[in-house]
Amino acid sequence: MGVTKTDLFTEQQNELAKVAKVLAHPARIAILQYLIQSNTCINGDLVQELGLAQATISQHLRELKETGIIRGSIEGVSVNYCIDPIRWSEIQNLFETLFSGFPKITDCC
Amino acid sequence: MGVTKTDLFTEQQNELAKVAKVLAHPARIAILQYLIQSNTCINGDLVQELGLAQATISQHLRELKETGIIRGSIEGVSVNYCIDPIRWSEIQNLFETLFSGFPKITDCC
DNA sequence: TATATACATTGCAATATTACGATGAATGTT
DNA sequence: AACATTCATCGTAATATTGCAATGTATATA
Repeated sequence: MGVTKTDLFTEQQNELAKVAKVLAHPARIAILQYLIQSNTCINGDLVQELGLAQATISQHLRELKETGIIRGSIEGVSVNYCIDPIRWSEIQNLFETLFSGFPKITDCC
Repeated sequence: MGVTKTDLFTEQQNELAKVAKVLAHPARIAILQYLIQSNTCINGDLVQELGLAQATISQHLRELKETGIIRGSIEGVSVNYCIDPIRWSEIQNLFETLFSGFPKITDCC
């Protein structure tokens, strides 16, 4: 099938999975890291930086935008993309909640 | 194509993306949460718990195992799966490094 | 107005993922 | 030995993802 049965899972599980899927590509990780480092940027920079075609990068940016991780504001001909701080810490919390659920000390098996 | 150009990115970026991909399915999130909660379990439980076919769950378990997040030890007829604490905190660190790179205070744009 | 620049969108080909029935392998039970 | 139970693997169908050329759109500049 290739289609996920989301109705079997909780909203939190589906949400976390969806966010993880957006992070599940090195180009999107690279874009985020570049945004973090430069604190603002435009698509043109990324084509130079990443070595992927402009269309491909635009598509990755759209996915990041759709999850709300980044926002783009038109600046004349180019677009300034930057990380949404609210959404960023929201997502950070999602992962932290998952990871901190497991007590580091225990070793079963 | 459908094939990721991993050679364009750093090893860290590819690794993080790969781990994120494993977390990018609600069934695998649910499996991990169930493992965290019960601290040990077998496949049979999960079929009841998740409502997916046994073959499907076995496949998800394999993906989790391949990334090293969980380990399975044969226990007679059944298999005890549990989270690998070392790998777990390794992955936790990967995400923490990504998230903490962004200073919460700044708001650009 | 004509042209250049910076993205976004569309359409397509190649590959990956999801789900499951059927079957196989291993262990336990009668 | 015959059967049941538990899980893994194989094969397959449906859908999703990745990447890019081509094209579209909007703004700026000559």
